[in-house]
Amino acid sequence: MSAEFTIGELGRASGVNPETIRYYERTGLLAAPPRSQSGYRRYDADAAKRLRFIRRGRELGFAIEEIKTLLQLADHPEAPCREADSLARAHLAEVEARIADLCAMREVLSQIVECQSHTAEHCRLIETLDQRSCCSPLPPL
Amino acid sequence: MSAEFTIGELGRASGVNPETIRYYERTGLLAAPPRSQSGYRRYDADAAKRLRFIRRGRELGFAIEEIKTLLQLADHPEAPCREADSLARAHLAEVEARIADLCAMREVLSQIVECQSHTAEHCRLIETLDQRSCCSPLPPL
DNA sequence: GTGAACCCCGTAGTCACTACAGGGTCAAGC
DNA sequence: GCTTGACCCTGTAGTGACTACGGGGTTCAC
Repeated sequence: MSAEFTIGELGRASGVNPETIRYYERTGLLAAPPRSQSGYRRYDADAAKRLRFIRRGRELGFAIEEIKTLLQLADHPEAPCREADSLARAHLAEVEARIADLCAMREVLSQIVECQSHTAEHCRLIETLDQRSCCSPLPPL
Repeated sequence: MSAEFTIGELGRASGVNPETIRYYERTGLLAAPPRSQSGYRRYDADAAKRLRFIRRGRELGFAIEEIKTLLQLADHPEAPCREADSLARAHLAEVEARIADLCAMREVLSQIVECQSHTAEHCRLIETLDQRSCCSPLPPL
């Protein structure tokens, strides 16, 4: 009934490379699929959907463990979505802080790029980065 | 004359943990400092400044190798403008691409965060991730 | 003079992949 | 029916940027 894919076909269909799919299986993010007689993995449309969900989550910067949580939430639609919401909220705050920092960096870099001088003007780069320790809500690395 | 720090003091002063400082030294990002008689690293204010620069750069998502380049750029304000300019220009383009990526993420995330539902059934996070290929201008992982 | 807090070095672990070695399978073309 | 090449398998090791740990030496306040 439902179409079957090899790992390579699944990879092309979902934009995830086969090595990564096997890695997701090893780490328990994606269930081990049934195998063909010769031991090849055989995926169905549901696995493809799940994998696209994972990929999208990773693109948005969620960690593997966070995606596991999200998948559990998606699997239990009767549960409250508070947890999913707070994950997204925390992540949004992080993304916004990063954008703010990068915008500051862009400003400095574009000043440097526009700089006509042949001398110490470039020092602004190091000075600015050095001074801008003020308002960073970023977690320590 | 100029104050001296141990690696731990430098760490506290710059927000970088001592293990990371030693790692930066191993990888050539931070010069090996002079040592005390007993072999302890002794840093000066300039090293602290440099390390804060590195930390900010990392927070902004630059790779170690990129930061090496940025440090060279900052260290040689007298270098021919042509060369320095193109380095800065390349980094600016990179920063702008990164900003664009993060802005796309922010948009999706902030839509998700407005979720009003009390159950995962209608939770936008899960819906959005499920609807895969909608609006992603993001590069493949 | 002793105990805690620091420092040294080297190695191994983390995360999320990615690559590689050394083999087996499958389908198409000759 | 045989070869060729693209695919699949497993297991292990490498990547980047740290972080932790083990086993030892040093410093300093009490």
